[in-house]
Amino acid sequence: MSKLPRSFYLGGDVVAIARDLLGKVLVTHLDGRTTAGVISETEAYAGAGDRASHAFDGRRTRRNEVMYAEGGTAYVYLCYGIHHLFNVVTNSADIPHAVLIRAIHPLEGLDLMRERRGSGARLSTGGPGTLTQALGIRTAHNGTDLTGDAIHLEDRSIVVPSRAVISGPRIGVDYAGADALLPYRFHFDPHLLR
DNA sequence: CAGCAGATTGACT
DNA sequence: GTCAATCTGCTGC
Repeated sequence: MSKLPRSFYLGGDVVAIARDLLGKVLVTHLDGRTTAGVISETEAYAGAGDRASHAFDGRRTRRNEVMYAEGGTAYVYLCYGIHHLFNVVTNSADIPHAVLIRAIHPLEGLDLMRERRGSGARLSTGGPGTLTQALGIRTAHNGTDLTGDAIHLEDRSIVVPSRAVISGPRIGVDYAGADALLPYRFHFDPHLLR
């Protein structure tokens, strides 16, 4: 198991990076406690030319400012006023590419994940808002350096075969016109991991 | 400054 | 299937 280096995040093809993130392991190390899961669903957001992106047409606000940071930075924002969504910023500084992590398969710290999700709740990490809750990721972590310890990604040599990868249009971006149809979403059935 | 819609989820009819 | 929860940013008065 090795932490993904800065160079992984600096590539120019955010769609290819979104595909490559399938099978990588997202790890959080918060308050001395560790939780981790295999990334099983991602979406690419391709910068200023992408109508579905917060950074479309060069938009720059307090919320999305960190999208313009160098690749390997966490972009965490609040969706619908409730859900914390976690993105991996990619490419060089000032190019606002990002990959939204939409689902993980739990690997480590399952009890803590259940605790964070709340008593009575069955452990679910199959949505962009539920996985951040399980991993303890909040808007306070916006701007976190992903080559550091608190939040990072690892390559544990989990291979997701091409034939297992399903690509298709992104979820919930109907407002984006033709860009809503781009096949920028990638996922696979985590069941294949067992 | 009011109104509205959004990269969503879970509870309820 | 419907709907509330409730923060950010955009549009229009």
